[in-house]
Amino acid sequence: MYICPMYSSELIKGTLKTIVLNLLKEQGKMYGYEITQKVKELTGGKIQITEGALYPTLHSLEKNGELETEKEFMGKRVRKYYTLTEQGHATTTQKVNELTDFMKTMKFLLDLEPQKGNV
Amino acid sequence: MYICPMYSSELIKGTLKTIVLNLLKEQGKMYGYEITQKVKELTGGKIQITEGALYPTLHSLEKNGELETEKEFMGKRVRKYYTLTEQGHATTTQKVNELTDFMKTMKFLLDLEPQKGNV
DNA sequence: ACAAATACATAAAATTCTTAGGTATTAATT
DNA sequence: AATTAATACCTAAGAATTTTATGTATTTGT
Repeated sequence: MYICPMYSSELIKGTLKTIVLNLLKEQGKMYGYEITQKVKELTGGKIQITEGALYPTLHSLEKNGELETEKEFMGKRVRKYYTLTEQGHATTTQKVNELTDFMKTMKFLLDLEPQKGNV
Repeated sequence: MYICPMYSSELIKGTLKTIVLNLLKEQGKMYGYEITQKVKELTGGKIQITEGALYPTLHSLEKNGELETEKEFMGKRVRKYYTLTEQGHATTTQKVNELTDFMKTMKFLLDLEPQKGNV
């Protein structure tokens, strides 16, 4: 059984949007920092989203109409909560389906001939 | 059942090296154009590796000692065959294991149940 | 003869992420 | 009480990788 401390960054590329969208669909409403912590927690630290990657992605998704925001103040500290728009829900479904399909294809590609000492 | 004609390009990002390395491990020896056709064939056209992406990747893998080449002439046309080095074999095993693990983690992330009754 | 497929290659532009900062508030530790 | 760590937002330069757009040349199919 292969154990990986953290995935090489290139693997995360291309799945960040899908991860964020799906998480928002599951949790309903989240703020940026919460997303990084939740993903880290759910994956046992194997996927750690950096803020430098997350915030531009969130802004891009909002600009594109997939997300909308509302600010909440906890004392003096502000939190910017993100929720899926109707369009965002549709996009999420599509992207999750696509990724699921892609992973099936990849599994097929990788399983063509079994690796030695690996299951 | 979701049917996808071709995956959005962002999904391929980060898996290209692994796909190429694993294919070379299975097939033993291949040339660039053959790789693009084989992947297209095996995935029913869902993954189409462009030559602009493939050749720089092959050159990079060779430069890094994962692959070695030999030229073969079919008449006047040249084919550049790539094979895994010993190091390339090790890298392939590691990368395939990592990707397999990553997909397991992604499947877990995507299969989490929504908090509210939205589907 | 011409078009399509085979087979290599590179380079500008676009995209996306990493790295490296910056600001400020709140909680925990010394 | 002072310092550090954690929370919470943000941006920008640079790196890495891919797309798009070419280019050259040979071989096959019509």
